[in-house]
Amino acid sequence: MILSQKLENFVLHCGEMGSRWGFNRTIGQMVGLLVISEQPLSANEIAEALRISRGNVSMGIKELQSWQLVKVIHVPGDRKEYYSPNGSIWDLANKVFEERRKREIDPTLTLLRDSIIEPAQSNEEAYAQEQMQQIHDLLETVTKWSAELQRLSPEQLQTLMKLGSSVSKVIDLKDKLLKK
Amino acid sequence: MILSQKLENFVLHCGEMGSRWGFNRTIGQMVGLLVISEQPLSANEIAEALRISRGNVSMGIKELQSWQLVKVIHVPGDRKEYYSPNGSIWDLANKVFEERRKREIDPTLTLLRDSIIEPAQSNEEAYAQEQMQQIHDLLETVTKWSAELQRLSPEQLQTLMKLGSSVSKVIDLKDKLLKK
DNA sequence: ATTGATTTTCAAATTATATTGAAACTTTAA
DNA sequence: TTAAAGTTTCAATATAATTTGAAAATCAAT
Repeated sequence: MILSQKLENFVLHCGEMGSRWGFNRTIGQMVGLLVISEQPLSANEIAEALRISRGNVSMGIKELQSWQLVKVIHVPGDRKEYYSPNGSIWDLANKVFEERRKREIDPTLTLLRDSIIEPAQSNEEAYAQEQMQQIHDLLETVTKWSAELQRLSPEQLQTLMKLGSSVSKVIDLKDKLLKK
Repeated sequence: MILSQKLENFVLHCGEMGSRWGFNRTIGQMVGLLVISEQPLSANEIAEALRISRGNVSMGIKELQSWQLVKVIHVPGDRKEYYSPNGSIWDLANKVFEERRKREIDPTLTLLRDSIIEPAQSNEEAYAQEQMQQIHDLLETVTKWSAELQRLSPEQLQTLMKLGSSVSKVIDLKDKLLKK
């Protein structure tokens, strides 16, 4: 398993980006590699292609499974396990978002709610609570909104995004219609 | 400068989250601290509140300035510099998004375009390029869309987000109107 | 220009994170 | 049941990121 220059570049880039998306370099590379491989890959093939240890691959796969980003494939008559991305590019992106929401946004919302609910002990705290309320509202709006978007069919989503700046026109339109 | 338990909790939490948002723990804490402080803080106050070295604060401030997240305030008759968040919570969130787009999405789009444009050298590469095209399209759609949203007035944005589930109704509406 | 207050820099030390590889474990075919 | 093929685990190691603090640089008032 040896990658052409072009493919290697892509995989390395995924490594760099991987850390931004919530996992480490190696795991980013693994996702990149799996995504551009038409055939499912065995752990050994992954280790060879990325020049990392077998144990590292095993841990990476485990992590990716916890994110639901890979699926295991069994080939009849072959004892090895093969791995593939779990869904389309869109599915994968969605899963990453969803998982990050669970790991990052939700705990933050909980902390903010807990902090805001109990009365301020000082002017300092009162101001802090106002700010926390702002953050809370922002996070909640964004969360709800993204949940709504996920509920739309891909076609509806396409339509909506293609509306682009004319979204504002539609909003105005809606206002007028509702007033009647 | 000593924080109450509640405020300290919040600041520590910002530290945990900080790394998810593109900077390190200390810098996350600094943002948290500045956001809940009504008054601008001096570097020494920050160092004391977070129990970190003066040098660390200096580097953190520099980093936050490169993200445009803090502004410097000069108090007449005082030689120290004081720091405050650069805008509302909403402004800050926007700046983080914008900056991450520049640092992460844009370079990825460039790499993908470069890879896709030159002809595939093998079947392997052909498949990889199809996948890269998918990623490219997704990133581009999301980027354009978020640029559109940023162009809307805060009120329009509010309206749009509050539409919630009725977004799909608006889309349907638009379809019908266009057909006429 | 000098001084003292303040900020910045950066090499060294510390801390945190990722990786290896050998041993333990699991699985399956004979 | 055994043994070979495969996978996982985790202590030790290697690598990377963060933090400190003392020295250098900057700044502003005299």
